[in-house]
Amino acid sequence: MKSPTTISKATIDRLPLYFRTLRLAQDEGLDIISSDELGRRLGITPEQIRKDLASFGQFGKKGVGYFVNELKRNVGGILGLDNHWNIAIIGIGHLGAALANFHNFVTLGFNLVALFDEDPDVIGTTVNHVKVEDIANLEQIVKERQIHIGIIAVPAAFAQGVADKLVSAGVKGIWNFAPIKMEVPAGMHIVNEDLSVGLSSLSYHITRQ
Amino acid sequence: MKSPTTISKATIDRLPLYFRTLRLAQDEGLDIISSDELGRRLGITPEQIRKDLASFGQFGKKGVGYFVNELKRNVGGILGLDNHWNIAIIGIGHLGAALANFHNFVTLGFNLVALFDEDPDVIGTTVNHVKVEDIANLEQIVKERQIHIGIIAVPAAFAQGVADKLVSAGVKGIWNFAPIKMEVPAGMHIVNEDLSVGLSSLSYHITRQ
DNA sequence: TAGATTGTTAATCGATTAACAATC
DNA sequence: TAGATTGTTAATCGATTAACAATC
Repeated sequence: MKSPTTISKATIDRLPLYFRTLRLAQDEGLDIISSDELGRRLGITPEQIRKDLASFGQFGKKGVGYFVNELKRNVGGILGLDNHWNIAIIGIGHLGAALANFHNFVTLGFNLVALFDEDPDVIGTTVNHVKVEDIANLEQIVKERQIHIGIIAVPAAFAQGVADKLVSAGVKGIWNFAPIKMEVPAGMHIVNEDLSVGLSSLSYHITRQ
Repeated sequence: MKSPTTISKATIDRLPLYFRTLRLAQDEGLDIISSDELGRRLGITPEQIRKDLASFGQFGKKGVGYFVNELKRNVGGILGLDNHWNIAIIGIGHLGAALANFHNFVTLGFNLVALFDEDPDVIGTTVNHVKVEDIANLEQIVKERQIHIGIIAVPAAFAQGVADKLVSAGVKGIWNFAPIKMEVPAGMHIVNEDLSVGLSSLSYHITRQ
């Protein structure tokens, strides 16, 4: 595998789509897939796909295509999915509970190992076979269970406080659903998932057609 | 307001962030804000912000900054939020129910006017004061209540079928949470919100630091 | 007037597309 | 061998950054 010098963010964001499509192709029993077919299934040009993949190495066979199993394993490896990161969700409201029930996490190789809330009525309940624990014990439990990724699903006003705790407990990354810009130390990885962006941009487009 | 010739997708996706920050500034009672301060709050360069805004018109005062109320109203208008689009959610599982409870929709000016599911146990229940109706009546109700945007929160296998019905019933846009590439007629606006992309790209980054 | 800050043009940087040689 | 398809280089396109004139 080529050492990734500088890969575009756009490329990285397409890799999960390739992974998803390869998994489906695998389920269909497909052995070989071309960049053309992959592109057709995703609405992405085949050139783009070949370029994206080529930045990490040579995974295909000229004149033939890509072996589905092999490419899926490789793309999964590039994304680091075989690390089977331990994840925790903080804030078990409607969204947090929905996230806890995503079986996509399992498919992608993540382990949901803890849920946290501050509401006494919620603490002690079980969501998707995982017990909700007191957020007061967040730092201790994150360390004990070696949680790598914290998923923030608390109201915006509490998000920074939760992020601070996660950082000091030593997580490697944060997936943030609170609509707020978080301050974290340089080097901490954070992905923001502000749902209002998608809906608003849809509004923009339908407004002017 | 300048007629938007060709605005970058990146610009459009930043507008909701500006809107959100302006709303917060308004709540703080701030009258005027500079591109510098706006940028500081969002982690975006002031030049970028000025460029983005300038593609739609001249909203600021040189030497002064932007009037918070006025700019917020303008950005909201650009995003088409004052159209108060009618929205419906299809698939009231964990995610659909969480979306139905988002009060951000209200803040952004959207009206949640219908919820649909196919499960008889779910039909007839109420989520956030809205009744869940039989998906069999989707097309009729979408027409009757003039629903502009359909939010798809059903399993991937059913998503295309739902999209087809939404299109034939005349929605203007689709916000899709199913991890699948949808086929829709040219001109139909569709925004995909595949949550596994964000988490996987986080995995990519923490894998190589 | 002096200081601050926008709006806009030019320069740079990055990402996509096109073309095609390599090769299965 | 002929046809198909990758991997890579070059060309184009688009987005960001830098610089600065305009002006409040």
